[in-house]
Amino acid sequence: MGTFDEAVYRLVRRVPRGRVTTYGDVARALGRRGRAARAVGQALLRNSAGSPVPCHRVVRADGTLGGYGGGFSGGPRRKQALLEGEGVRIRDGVIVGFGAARWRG
DNA sequence: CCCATGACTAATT
DNA sequence: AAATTAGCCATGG
Repeated sequence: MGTFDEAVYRLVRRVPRGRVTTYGDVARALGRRGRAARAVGQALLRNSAGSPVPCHRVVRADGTLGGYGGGFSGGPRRKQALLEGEGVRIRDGVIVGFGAARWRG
């Protein structure tokens, strides 16, 4: 524990199905780091594809999907498929009604 | 300890 | 409004 990565995983695991959060929000929820959005991305990158962490629910602040895996897990395309499967509507790579779908803890 | 990297963000131009 | 620049943070070599 105590590792930045684990803190990120724990928080992301709380995101309900059909909802999304942003890298920046996660960073902020962790507290003082504030703008550690990048580090959050790194943490998720290190995370394994089979982890209980729904990394696909973490998107960019502007509503775009952002990345997913390294092109190995199917890339952003896979991310979109997973989100749509949860009821999140996406159009042109941008989440429709992003503000509403955004999860707040 | 310094440098480089990356699933980011906000501010400028 | 789209494209660029600069800032920020954890991790690994």
